[in-house]
Amino acid sequence: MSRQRELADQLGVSTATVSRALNDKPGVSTETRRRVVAAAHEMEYRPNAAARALTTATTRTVVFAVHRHQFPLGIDPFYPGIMRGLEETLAAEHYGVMLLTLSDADVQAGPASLPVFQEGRVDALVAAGPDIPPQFILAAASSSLPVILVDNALRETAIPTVTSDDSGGCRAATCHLVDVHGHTSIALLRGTPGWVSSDERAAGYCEAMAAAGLEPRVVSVEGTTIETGAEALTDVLESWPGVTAVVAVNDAMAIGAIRQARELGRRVPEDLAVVGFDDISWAALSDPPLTTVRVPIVQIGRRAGRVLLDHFDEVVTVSSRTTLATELVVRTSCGCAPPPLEGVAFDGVRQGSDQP
Amino acid sequence: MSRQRELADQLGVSTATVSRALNDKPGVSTETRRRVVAAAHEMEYRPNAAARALTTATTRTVVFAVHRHQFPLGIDPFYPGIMRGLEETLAAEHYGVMLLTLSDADVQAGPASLPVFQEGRVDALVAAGPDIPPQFILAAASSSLPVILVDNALRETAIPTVTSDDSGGCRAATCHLVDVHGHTSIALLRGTPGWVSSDERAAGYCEAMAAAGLEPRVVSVEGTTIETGAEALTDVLESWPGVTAVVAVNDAMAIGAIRQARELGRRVPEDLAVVGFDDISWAALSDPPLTTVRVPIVQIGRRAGRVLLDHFDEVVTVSSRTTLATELVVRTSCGCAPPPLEGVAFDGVRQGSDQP
DNA sequence: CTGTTAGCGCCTTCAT
DNA sequence: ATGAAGGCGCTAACAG
Repeated sequence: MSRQRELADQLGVSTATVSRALNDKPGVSTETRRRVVAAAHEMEYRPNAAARALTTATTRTVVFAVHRHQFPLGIDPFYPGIMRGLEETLAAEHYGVMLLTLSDADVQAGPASLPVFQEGRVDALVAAGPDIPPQFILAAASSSLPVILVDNALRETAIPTVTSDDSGGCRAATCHLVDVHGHTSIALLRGTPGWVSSDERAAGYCEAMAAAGLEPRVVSVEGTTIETGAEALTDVLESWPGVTAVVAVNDAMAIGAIRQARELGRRVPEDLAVVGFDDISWAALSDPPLTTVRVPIVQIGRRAGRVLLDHFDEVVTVSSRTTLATELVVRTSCGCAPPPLEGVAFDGVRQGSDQP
Repeated sequence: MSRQRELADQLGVSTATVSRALNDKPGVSTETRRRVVAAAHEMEYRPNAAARALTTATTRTVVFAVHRHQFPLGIDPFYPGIMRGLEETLAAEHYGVMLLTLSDADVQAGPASLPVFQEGRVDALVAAGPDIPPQFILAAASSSLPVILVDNALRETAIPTVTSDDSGGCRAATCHLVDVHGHTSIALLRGTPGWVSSDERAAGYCEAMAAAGLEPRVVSVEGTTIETGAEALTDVLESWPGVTAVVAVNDAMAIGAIRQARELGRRVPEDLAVVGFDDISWAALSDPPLTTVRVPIVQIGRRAGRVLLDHFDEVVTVSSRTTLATELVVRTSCGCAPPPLEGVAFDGVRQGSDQP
């Protein structure tokens, strides 16, 4: 690993010139710059990260923070997927991504209590998920650390945000039930209120219902799991026996609802149409294959990376809120007919195929 | 953020003394040390990571590398789980974990081509998964970068390794089929040969069969997905109609096998017993609930973290190969009766429960 | 036991 | 357009 000094000696110039040339700073003749760049390439010169960080107070490292309860667990690697997208785009510019899983105690204590911030190891914070409290985020933001939110948002702040079109997706799903299948008695199974994506999805459902001149019926439960999906479905059926379709705010709840519906003697989709949200790997594999709304997981991460890169490039941005399109994936749980051939594509299996 | 200089001035000592006191180096009186530590705590002093890295040529950062195709995708967050365990234990000692997803091109070009290594940003490499080629690993190891392997191993090297007891787990699964259910015609559905965990699992199966005086029958297919599981099952049934039980090297294949068995008119477990491996989230939810072998995912990461920490503490180790215990999780796809009450515990759902 | 000195490798004024 | 010099914050060698 050659040093800047060696490069300079080799070329008979000063290290200052080398530095300027390599960092695209003014004050170097075109010819000199060319020679330096060529020699750097030739000698495989790479700037030492620590030295650069010390002088520039810039680490070229970003931290991806997520609540520990959310990170790798469960039915689908949602946050890992975002992290991968982030890493992909950042790595291309020689930025690194560190993982930070937050315990409840960490979240309470705030960012100032975490070594990674205290020691100045990162240039920015990507906070993922709705369960990192505003207090934590605001504390980080006000400490002059660039912050960007993914799968979360904070009203009344200028914190950049990348989310997916939750309301649009849920609107599309609801409309599909109304327009294609003619349902008029459609309930929403929602989980924990207050989580941005959950709220948005609920809003989309309500909009679609209103547009169709139908009365919305929302059942809230605590949590968005298979169990709570089953629980919510039981509630709906009890309070509204005439219901013919349900929209769940995520696939886990949808799957729970389907199981419970059958348990209670309803066929899906014949007696009850069900649609989910997220398009987790199992959606295609469930019985019946789940109609759901696909969230562009990896793309959320990529976009967050781009926003950060722009920020580091000092592209001045007044505000930045990105909403990525979701897509209705029609399978059969809504009542649509299965595709003619080949059946389900078993994609997204571990050690299996790639993702776009 | 106060600096070492301020601390020293405050106490009327030199920065050298502060450094020594805070780093537990000899040459400081107990009393002075106490005062320094107290003042550091008081003034919330935190050493600057870049400065320390520059002087010590040590970053307190570890990189977790995994093939991009493997990272977040698919049915179960296996590698993200390992990464989380790693982060947990490393973060406790103020070490950071960076994610590095390797493209095919990266893997070809080798570690020397990656900025993260060239720029000296990390102290060690955790290489995860069997699809990082030996060439890559050996190149990294021979460049004086500490390397540790998880879910992989290299024969004939002294590279530290953390794996799970794949052979033992598969032996236990096979024995269960023999001893509890009395099967004598048991086939193994295996995927890509050459992958360590796959090979080990196959070995465990063969051992168990040999011990029972039965003849092993192994069907290999390319890949370990639901589709290849189905494919493998078709092969088995064709070549060996008398088969009464199959062991799959992972849960995805097991699930594919179950689907295919039904497709071909066999009931599971009545006509064909099936057991899987990994205990992914969906194992408990599949129909019938899958008997499988649980791999301690997060613990693998934690253990890898411990090994690294020991290494950084200069605990001299001649060799280090850790095998974590696996556990047979008996559900019903093997022919065992379902538990009396409550049915399946729907654990491990996204946004759901935690993991031990 | 403690202080002084000298870098680690790079970027950045300030001269030239 | 280029070079010399200084310093980022910390640790390590050498004196006292």
